[in-house]
Amino acid sequence: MAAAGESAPPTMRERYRAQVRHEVKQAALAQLAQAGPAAVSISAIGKQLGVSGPALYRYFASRDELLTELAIDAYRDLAGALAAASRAGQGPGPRFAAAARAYRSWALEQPHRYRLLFGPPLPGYDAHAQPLIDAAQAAMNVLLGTLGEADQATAPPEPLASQLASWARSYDHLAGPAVAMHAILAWSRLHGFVSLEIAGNYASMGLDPARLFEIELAALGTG
Amino acid sequence: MAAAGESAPPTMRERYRAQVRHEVKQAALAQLAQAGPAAVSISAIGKQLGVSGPALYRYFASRDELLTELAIDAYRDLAGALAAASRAGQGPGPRFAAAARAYRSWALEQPHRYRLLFGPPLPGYDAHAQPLIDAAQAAMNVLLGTLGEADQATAPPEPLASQLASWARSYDHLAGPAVAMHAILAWSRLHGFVSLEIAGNYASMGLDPARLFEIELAALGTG
DNA sequence: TTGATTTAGTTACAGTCTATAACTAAAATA
DNA sequence: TATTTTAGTTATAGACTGTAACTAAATCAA
Repeated sequence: MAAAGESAPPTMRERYRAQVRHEVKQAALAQLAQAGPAAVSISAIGKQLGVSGPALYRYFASRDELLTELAIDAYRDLAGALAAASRAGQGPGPRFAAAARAYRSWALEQPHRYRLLFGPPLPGYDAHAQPLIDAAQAAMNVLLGTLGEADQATAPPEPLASQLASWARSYDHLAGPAVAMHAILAWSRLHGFVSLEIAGNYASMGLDPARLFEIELAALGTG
Repeated sequence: MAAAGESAPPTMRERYRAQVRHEVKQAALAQLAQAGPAAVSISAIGKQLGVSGPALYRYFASRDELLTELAIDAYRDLAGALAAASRAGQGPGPRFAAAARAYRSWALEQPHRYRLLFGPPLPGYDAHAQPLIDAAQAAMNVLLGTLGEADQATAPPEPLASQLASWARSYDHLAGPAVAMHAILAWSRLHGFVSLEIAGNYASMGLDPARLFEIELAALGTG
């Protein structure tokens, strides 16, 4: 039993495993998109891949592990989208605006995945698994990054200021407390807006969400 | 088969039915609180009430109907809490602040119920059932009401302005578009803040949510 | 190339659930 | 008191997760 290769080239079997895992995730994503997280079923995925249900337990320890991996992938994907958008923006203000719009777009394009990330913790899966938290932080850091330069926010009052400072420090961001707070509140508002939009609340009021969003975004810049 | 009494005094049986339905809901609420909406199980409730599972289908057509009723009750309860808080406030500004704080408190005290209302639509249950929508609107109207007087928001640009006006009209609120928009965005921000707080995001950053909330609330007043 | 070993898949099963059907017993009603 | 309604029962179908025991195929070492 040679020490499991970290750097060794993948064997045929490893590639096969990776392939199957990928296909399983794809099938799971499709189910997620169609009927929400609760409908992701190991059995059904097996059927779809032409294999018995229990076979998939060779690849994922449990349904929850599968969902957790979907969530981690989604965080990575979201972080990537935010980073790309913020790179495209010219100057601090526009960079943040671009990231915020990208946040919304990502959520609208794949509402099920957004809900997987920010919706209620699901049936059994552990929303506090370390890899999940790390992935979430990574995504958050991108947002924080876009604000790092833009900010002209007012300084938070004391107990908060040091909490914010120590939080920013622990994720090696150079941002001061004011920036950190602005970033966090920006995230909070973005999440609020987007999750109501995804749930269809604006549409059911006959409102145009895109325009509403631009207004909220403007407030974010100055607020 | 006498026409089912709408106004007739409730018979013994009707009272009994109401009682059982109430007990079922209580048991369901307890499960909800402990393990989330996905864990609400007809079977388990039956066991807890000392009755077989299928017996409960005399009282609720399906698990989804039960969840929907829980949601409607929750909306009513939330609306009540908001109304009480806003009545207590003296003057427009404080009234809105009181309602906003009540919104947060309600959510923190019963996070599971809050998630039932505003989390992802669950497995099967129809988030667009009419009674549910009505209940949601009623709660929303309370918030709108508290803002009706307070507002000094800027007027929204055109396509939105008329959408907002017609929305406000259709729920016989006298509020103009500026007030309506302010109310909606306030709700959006409240929801964002509260749902991140419930999910433990602020706590996991070492931040004091109560203080953060007060800052966001202040921004809401002026933003 | 052959033989031992690992691994991918199988079926069978235990145990959870929702929901329906067929039936019994009790309560309300005429 | 006789009839009808209703609350409950058990049995069952059909879905799911996850484990166990087993088979067959691929890999690896000699």
